[in-house]
Amino acid sequence: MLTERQNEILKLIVLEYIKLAHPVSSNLICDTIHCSSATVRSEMATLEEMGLLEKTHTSSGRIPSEKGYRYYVDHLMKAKEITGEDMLKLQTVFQNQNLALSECLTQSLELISDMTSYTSIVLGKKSHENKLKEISVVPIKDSHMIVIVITDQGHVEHKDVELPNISQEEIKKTVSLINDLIVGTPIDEVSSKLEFEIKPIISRYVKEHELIYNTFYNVFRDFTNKNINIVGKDHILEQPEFNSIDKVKDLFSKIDDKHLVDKIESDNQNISIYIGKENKIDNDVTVIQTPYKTESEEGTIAIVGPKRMDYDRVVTLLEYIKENIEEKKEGE
Amino acid sequence: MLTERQNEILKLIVLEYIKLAHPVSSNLICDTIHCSSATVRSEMATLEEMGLLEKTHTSSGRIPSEKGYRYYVDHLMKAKEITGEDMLKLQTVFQNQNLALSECLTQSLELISDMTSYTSIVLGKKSHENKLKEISVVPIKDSHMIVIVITDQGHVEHKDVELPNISQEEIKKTVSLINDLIVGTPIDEVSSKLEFEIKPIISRYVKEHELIYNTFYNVFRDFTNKNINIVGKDHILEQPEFNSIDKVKDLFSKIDDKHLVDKIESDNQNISIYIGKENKIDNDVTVIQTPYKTESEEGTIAIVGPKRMDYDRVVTLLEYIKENIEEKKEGE
DNA sequence: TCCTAGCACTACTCTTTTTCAAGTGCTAAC
DNA sequence: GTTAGCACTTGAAAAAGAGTAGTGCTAGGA
Repeated sequence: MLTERQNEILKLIVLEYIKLAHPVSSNLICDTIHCSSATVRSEMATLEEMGLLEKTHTSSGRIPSEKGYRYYVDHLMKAKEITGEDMLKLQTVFQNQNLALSECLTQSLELISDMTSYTSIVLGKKSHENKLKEISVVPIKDSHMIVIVITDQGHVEHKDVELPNISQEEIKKTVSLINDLIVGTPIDEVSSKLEFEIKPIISRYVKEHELIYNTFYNVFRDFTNKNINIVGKDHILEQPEFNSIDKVKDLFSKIDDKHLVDKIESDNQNISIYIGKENKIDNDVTVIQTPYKTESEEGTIAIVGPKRMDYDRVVTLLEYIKENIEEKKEGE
Repeated sequence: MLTERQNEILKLIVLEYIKLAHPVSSNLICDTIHCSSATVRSEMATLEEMGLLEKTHTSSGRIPSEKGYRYYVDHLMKAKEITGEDMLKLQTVFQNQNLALSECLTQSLELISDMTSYTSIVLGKKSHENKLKEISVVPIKDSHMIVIVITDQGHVEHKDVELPNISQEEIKKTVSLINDLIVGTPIDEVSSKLEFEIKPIISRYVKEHELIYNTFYNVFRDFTNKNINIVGKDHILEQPEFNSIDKVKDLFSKIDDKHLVDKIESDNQNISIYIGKENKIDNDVTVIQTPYKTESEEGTIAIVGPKRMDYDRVVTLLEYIKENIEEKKEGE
């Protein structure tokens, strides 16, 4: 366990380094601590021995180690109120009644990215609570038509399909079958229901059932997929720790990685913080993330920034967003 | 007018510089020209005097000036066949019958961006030939509902709206009015028709007409907007001319500029090439662009890369894409 | 026992110097 | 007109030097 003063010093170093991105010297903080720089130095040395601080070279100031950040986050950071300025900006998004929920989410994260210069990632997934409300097919020209799928939570998706040499009649039959038999089914169960309830029927009554079945199967398969939204990636260029093209390229490619989805699975219901090696994206970043869940959608919001990240602010912002997103639907 | 040999030398320098990104020395090309380096040097000197070549410093090799590139493009470049490899990759996209046209376009440009490491921009606009086919409103919960707009060319857009304290009855009235009166109208004239034909009627028969009218007005206003799609921006990081964070940041911000749309208006019906100062985006890039037009959409495709760009290849690729995009619809 | 002033020492950053090689321009001869 | 030869220029990379921010350690004082 650390002494009161050691806590204080560690905290100051973390905060100062977050602000200035330069190693913190004993001189800089001895005033605040009310003792001499020599005293601070010896405390720093013990903190370094414990693995909470690091030096960039023998005679440099100290920077927090990953363990140091972790200690800060676990013991020294306390919940803060969101600042008036931050709140004001976000409110304009949440109070806009015309905005759909997903729009709200994207826009507020865009704001956060702009405000903090970190990158935001929204991993969304249609909730299990989305049930199929209606599908309709609009013929456009020749064999070209559009399938529109609507869920009871208000998700709409449409897809262009080509169904050459198939009569409108056959398609209508299938559509009304689907509307009669699987409306009300949770959206991620539709595919299997389609297979076991619709396929047998149309294969008896509908010509070219193979083609028609496959088409609808594809439409629903795409619908249930997870979607991922990356916002403010370019702000990485503003972070001093990513001051070389190669580092930027490397991080960009990690963020655009197809498997990014798997790398930000949340393991609990609250905000979690993954510092450096603790996260699966990149050793040089910190990921702060939280799951969210609304009536129509659930997913994860993640903020990616340098380890020298403004932990307090990001946590407060995420809390604020999570709260507002989850309340919005109920509110109206 | 240049001599045959001067043409040859200029061409070699352009091609060599495009390939290697290093100033080209007299030694490098004297073999191909079948004369001594000294001869080449004196030719280079005259080409420089004419403003077609430049030096980065007194004793460096030559690089093409903007005028040099321009001369190359106008006089030395000849139409090439698309290479088998390039074509093979693109074919997989165009031959996928399930892909909608806009999907096709995006995917093929993604391919091109990956293949060339340049950035692609698609500026699309719903064509005048898009006529309103049908709108429908799906109520979701309480005051939350979804408006779906479909054109006869198969464009679908949907929008979440909140219409608090309005009866379904009133909304249905408005929708059927719209469907009766303005179906068949070109999509970009819908807004004005809405104002002059629908507004007067609903203001007499519908309660809360103000709110309802505004809602639909917004839906259509957003529908007619141009849309812009930027693909492969990150490849800029691979270009040696953008080897500093500041340069990248600068170009990124120019590409993400809200007014980018206005900067790539095409002035003729074919492929045009804007080198350096000739384009409105950035003095250090070249923009190769072409308008395209299909039944349902028209717009511009632009490729943005360093001035040291593989002109031949990009032109061939763009030609191939334009052709295939414009043919695709008719084909099936 | 804890704190602090003082001082030697270290390693980074910034600037200057040196070295090296790649290329040019010019000249004189073919 | 072409070319070999050579002096000259310049940048890029390595080496050397000056300056400085900051440390660790020691010894004396509360």
